[in-house]
Amino acid sequence: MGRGEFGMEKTYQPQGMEKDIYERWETSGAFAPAGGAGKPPYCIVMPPPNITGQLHMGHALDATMQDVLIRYHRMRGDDTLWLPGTDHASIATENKIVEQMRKEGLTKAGIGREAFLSRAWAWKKEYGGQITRQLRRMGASCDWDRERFTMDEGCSRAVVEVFVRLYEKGLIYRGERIINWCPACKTALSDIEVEYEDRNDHLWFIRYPAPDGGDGLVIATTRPETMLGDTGVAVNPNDERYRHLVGKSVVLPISGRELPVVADDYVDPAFGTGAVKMTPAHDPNDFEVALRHNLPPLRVMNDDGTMNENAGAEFAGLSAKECRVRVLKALEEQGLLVKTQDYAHSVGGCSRCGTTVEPLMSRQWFVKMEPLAKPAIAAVRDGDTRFIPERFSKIYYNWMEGIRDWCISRQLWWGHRIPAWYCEECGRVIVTRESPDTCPDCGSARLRQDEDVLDTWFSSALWPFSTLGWPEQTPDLARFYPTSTLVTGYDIIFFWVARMIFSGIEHTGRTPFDTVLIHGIVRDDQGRKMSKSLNNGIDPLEIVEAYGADALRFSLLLGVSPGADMRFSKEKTEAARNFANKVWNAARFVLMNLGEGGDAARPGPNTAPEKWILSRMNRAVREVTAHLDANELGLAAQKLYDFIWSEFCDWFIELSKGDLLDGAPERKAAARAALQKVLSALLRLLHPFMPFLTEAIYAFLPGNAQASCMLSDWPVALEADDYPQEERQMEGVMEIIRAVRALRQEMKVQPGHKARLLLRPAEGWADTLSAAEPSFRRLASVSTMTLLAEGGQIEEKTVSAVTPAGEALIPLGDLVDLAREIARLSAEADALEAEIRRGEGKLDNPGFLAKAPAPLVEAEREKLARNRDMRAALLRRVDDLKP
RNA sequence: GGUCUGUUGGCUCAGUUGGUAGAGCACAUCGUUCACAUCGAUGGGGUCACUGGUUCGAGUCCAGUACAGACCACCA
Repeated sequence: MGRGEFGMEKTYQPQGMEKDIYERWETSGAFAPAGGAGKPPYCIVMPPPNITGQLHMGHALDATMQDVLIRYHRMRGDDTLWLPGTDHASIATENKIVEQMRKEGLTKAGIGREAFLSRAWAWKKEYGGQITRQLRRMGASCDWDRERFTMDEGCSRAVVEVFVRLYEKGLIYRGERIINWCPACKTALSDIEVEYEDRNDHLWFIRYPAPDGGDGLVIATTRPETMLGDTGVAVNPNDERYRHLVGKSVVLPISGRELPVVADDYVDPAFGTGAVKMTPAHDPNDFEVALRHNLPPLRVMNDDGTMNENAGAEFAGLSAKECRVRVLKALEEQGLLVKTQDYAHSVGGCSRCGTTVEPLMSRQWFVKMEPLAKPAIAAVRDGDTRFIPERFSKIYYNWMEGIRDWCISRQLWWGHRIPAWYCEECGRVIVTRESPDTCPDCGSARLRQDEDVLDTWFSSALWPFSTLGWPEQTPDLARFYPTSTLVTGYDIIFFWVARMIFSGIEHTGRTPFDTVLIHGIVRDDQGRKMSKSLNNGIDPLEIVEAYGADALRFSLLLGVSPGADMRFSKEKTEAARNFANKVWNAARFVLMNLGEGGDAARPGPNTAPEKWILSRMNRAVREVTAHLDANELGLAAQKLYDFIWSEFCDWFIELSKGDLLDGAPERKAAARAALQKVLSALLRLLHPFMPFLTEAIYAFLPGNAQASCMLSDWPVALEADDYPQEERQMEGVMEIIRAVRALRQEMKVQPGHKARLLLRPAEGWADTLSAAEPSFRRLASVSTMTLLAEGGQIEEKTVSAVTPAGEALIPLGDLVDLAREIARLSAEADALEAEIRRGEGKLDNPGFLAKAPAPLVEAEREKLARNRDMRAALLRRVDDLKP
């Protein structure tokens, strides 16, 4: 074993080599697109992780899937770019910094905007690189020279450009609308940043008397405190109960304000009392109704969620919760609280901090969605962008079709500041690419820029083209846009994917990617979502430390199915680690057996096992390639796992040992050649999935010291290496081997004992079985093999098994329990009998003969004939054994 | 209220043009010889939730039912 000292440890030790390998890749510049005019481009832009964050399992899955696709396409020779970057994550980062400051006793207002922003940039500098370092640990082969940040100069320019263009087209406007307001973050939120949760609450019935002291009517509400902002009451126009009140007024308790009663279809007579208080400044539906009936909005709440003066002196300054208690108490005292009823409904919370969101009227910037949504829907419908799995396009349509205008202004500091200025003299709004010096209307220099920043998703929406240089017509943009595949989770289809699609179409005229590959959420081993509150998160880096990056990658990949959630478990990772070790050791075996420097002359395969493994390899190449082309990464991984472990290791390596250890030189050379050929191909196939392991092994292959597996060619299946006949032959031989092993085990034959094997070949199998003698010796613990002639009798006591390739008999003398053997063989025959009846049933069915494909019918016939032969053989054996 | 997904061996899950069910883990028995005990061999274990339908043939297609889950919309 001359190569025993060539550096391969007995077990694979990823910890030692991953860093070195990654550094070599990165410094070699091989992550960059290789160029080549004739090569098709393949590009993925990475969903940018937030700079607030640590890498979590979701990122790990996302990055692994992308890396598999990228490495695969790179090996195929495509001009491949994986463009990485990070997201400034406006509100999330700002909250973190505020929290950090709070610990130091500082506040935003205290230090001011500029100081705050410099802290934010310092944060970015410190933590922004953390996650990209972690991605490197995962083996992500992105082009770090092209790394971008949503707030870098280029991306910021794209944001301003888009804002100005949309404003000039009338697709961005500023207006007073009901928006979702987070009293804790003190900013507006978009509709999808609100998460609804069911809560057990109450429905309060409150009497609004008539001005003359009459009964008036009773309304039902879940939010009594907002009644202080009521400016009307609505009933259904067809509701007889209230017809007499429409056009009249009722008195708002506590304040004494008179409220007009209006009739509107919005009101459901069957709910509550059929009368609804109208609070236009604090409820989106009321706001709409109020518009129709000219009811003025009245804000009774401050931005921090406390009541303001409009609520009345006695309530001003109270929190909404306190105010509710006081209002109810007052109503009760006045005898106007008619009843209280339990009521379950859902309440919106801020997706960032969980605080209950207040819908309130506020002046904000909006994107007009309808004109943008239309072509974006068409693009998916026309197949310009394809969702995998397909069903997510329906979710996308539903959302896009019902979409409302997008509130994009945020009362935050960390983000892209809105490029709008207000003239303090004449009030003119100026939206422009460059900071203006004077007002174009009145010439005043007293201009004030809008204080607000944009929703963080506004810049994310531009990511596929802003990162490639847009609005400049850069070579990268021309080469790689539209990008090829977007890999992301279903949880951000609305936040991100949909917005990228309409933005891409609007600003570049093209949908930003051909394919959206959707994956699910990585859950814990009990199927729960990983979350901070449950503290069940698993840190991918810890897994990398313990098991290696490849094991983590492979465990995430094995069994991923597009769009489906998956569980993460240590057991799965261990299985993947074991697989890595298996590959390592298989390689070690092959390499130890290759002559020094490899074989100059590579004899072709000539034994059945050699042809068999090459043919099986070909199948694996075709299947893995097809799965990858179909974005079925889980199936590709599974195929590799099975081929490498169950075929190459379990069978071929074992079969090759005979020739390697004591074969003639030319036999030895052929075995080595086959081993090397298969190893080389499987390493390349496996590389996208387990890049470190395969790269480490690849360097040990003869002549490969300077070569890189990452840059090697993707294997191609050559028809010359298809050996269907040898595949069938080997399958027959393998079945006999399995049968002999089973017999031995059942008969409790001593493991060390080599048994004689008598074979009665099935028709046409004599030569194959004869040639397979070395295989039987090695894998079935056979001492000598004898082929029995037709009708040849055996005098000895034997146990036997019948397989499609023939009958295997093992003389075991007194070990044989005749009665048991007869029982066993009879049971086998009965099982076959059932099979035979099924085959006959099928072949007797005229419909099957007429309509099933001919090859299938033929296969069924052959199977039936074989089963009949086998059953006959079994029955003969039983007869022989009977005294 | 609407839409979607899942229900396959003890557990976790694959199963892509419909052709007699697979893996990993777990379990049982055996195995320390020269790739690997992070291993090998052998074995047990499934009416593919239920009911109908289409078909020569259904885990796979259609309809319905039950249970579980997700998303969207929310009538105060």
